[in-house]
Amino acid sequence: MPLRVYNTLTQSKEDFAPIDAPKVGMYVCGPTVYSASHIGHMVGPVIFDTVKRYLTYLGYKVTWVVNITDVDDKLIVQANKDGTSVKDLAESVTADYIRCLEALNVTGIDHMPRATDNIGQIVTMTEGLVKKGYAYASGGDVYFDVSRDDDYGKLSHRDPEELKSGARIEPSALKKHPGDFALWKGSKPGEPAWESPYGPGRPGWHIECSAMSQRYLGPSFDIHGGGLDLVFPHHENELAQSESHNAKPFVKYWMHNGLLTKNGRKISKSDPDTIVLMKDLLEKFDPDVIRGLLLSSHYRSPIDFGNSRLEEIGRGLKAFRNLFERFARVSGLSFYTLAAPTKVGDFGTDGSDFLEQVAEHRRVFLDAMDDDFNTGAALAELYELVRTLNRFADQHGLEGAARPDQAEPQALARDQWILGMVVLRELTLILGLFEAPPAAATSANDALASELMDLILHLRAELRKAKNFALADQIRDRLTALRIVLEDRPGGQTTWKRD
RNA sequence: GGUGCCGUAGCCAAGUGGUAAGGCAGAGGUCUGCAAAACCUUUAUUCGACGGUUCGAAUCCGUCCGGCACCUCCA
Repeated sequence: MPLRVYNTLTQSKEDFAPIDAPKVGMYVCGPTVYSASHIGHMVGPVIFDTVKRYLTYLGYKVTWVVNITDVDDKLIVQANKDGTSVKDLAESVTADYIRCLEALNVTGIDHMPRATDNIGQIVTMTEGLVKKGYAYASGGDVYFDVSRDDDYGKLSHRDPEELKSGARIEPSALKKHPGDFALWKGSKPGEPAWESPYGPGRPGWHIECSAMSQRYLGPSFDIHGGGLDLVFPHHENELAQSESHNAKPFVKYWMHNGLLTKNGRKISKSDPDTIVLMKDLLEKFDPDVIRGLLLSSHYRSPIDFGNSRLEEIGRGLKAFRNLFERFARVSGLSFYTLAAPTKVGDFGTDGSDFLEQVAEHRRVFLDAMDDDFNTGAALAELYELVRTLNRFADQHGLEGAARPDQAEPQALARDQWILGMVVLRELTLILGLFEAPPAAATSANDALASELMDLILHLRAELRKAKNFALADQIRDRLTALRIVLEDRPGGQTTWKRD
């Protein structure tokens, strides 16, 4: 099944065929860095990181660009409020943003250009648009003239004439048409400013993306992503600028992710109650759980966000972590260092029913990803794969004490099981989940704790041997209260971990 | 007013013509000294409502009801 992608421009799913395969250029709008990252800022990065992972898995060579808007009216206002400079504010917020991306295992970004590092390209593009008659200078500003662009509105499926009647667009005596938007804004004294043929000023909001995407990906590229709220006006205007300037198609596939809501309300800067800071979230939750929530439904759907949702996802994902621990007990190997294929290929089942089932789960997973990156369905199939793996381990007693007389058949089953685990590794890596052990300590964090636990477990084993279950259970209960979970396994072994 | 999206079990959610994935929560069971983990069984005759098309509809069409987003800064 070929990969199909929903394109906002055509409002339909299309077969994915890059302009210059195997190369794929992908640009996703990043944040305006004037306040700390909240969960909403992470949706796009996590989704497009997963998109890049899957495209790479399919053999494409993806170049992914995320811009940082580090000059803007909001930064100026906030910096003044904080008594700091726009530059310092931008740097500290950008650092916070990058920390959050790393925490959520967003590893695929190749370039993160800052608007202020690209003023030259922005001015050049503005000049070009003026020369071609698509833009005009007015009172120190430069505006894009939407009436000169005959297909303006094609992305958001709007009629520019409707914009005139809608009184919600900022009216300005400087603009010819209410839909016209600034490419360049003349600066007031004390504001950050760069020289231009139109006087000192700073870029408008949309032009930086046109300039930077062109710099890194060329005038035409494959995927442009962002939140659904950016379709209009931001992406519409980017498209208008770039195509007017370059006289070439700008973007082949426009992908827009759904927005997060909290208790039914959109998470938005203008609604402070809805803001959930990443800083707070990362203190309370395993990053894989946060990533898991964002991938648990289709990327174009809205996700209603609440702590209870994260807890629910966390309880579900525990099954994976438990299986990885079981894997370590059975094989002595760490799931997190397991070498798995990084490119799609055939999976040989060698006539084994079990491996046949594994292959089927893998196929369903990949089909789901091929269908416009249906991570919700793909993740669901992973649960099925986990069940299949656990069932096989149960049936073949892989955890039972090894009996010399059945060493051979058990070794074969164990090898097949490991092959199944490799497939699970292969697929979780596509989603960017469980790449590393949980960040929070699940075992002893120092030698003393480790020795004390050994001691406690040893004494408890003696109590159980002596059938003193009351005391043995008391030890287990008291440890549970300390968030240390004991699991007595067949064969007399007891394992422990922090919850 | 214009443009788009959504309504599937107690909750979350996949499914766009062939007879309802998966997760959480709940119930019963296997294993266990008891737990935990794991596994098994079970929980929607039905997909907002009503019509229509079809051999067949959650899926297509129409109408209505309810919710949301964008049109203003937002990921």
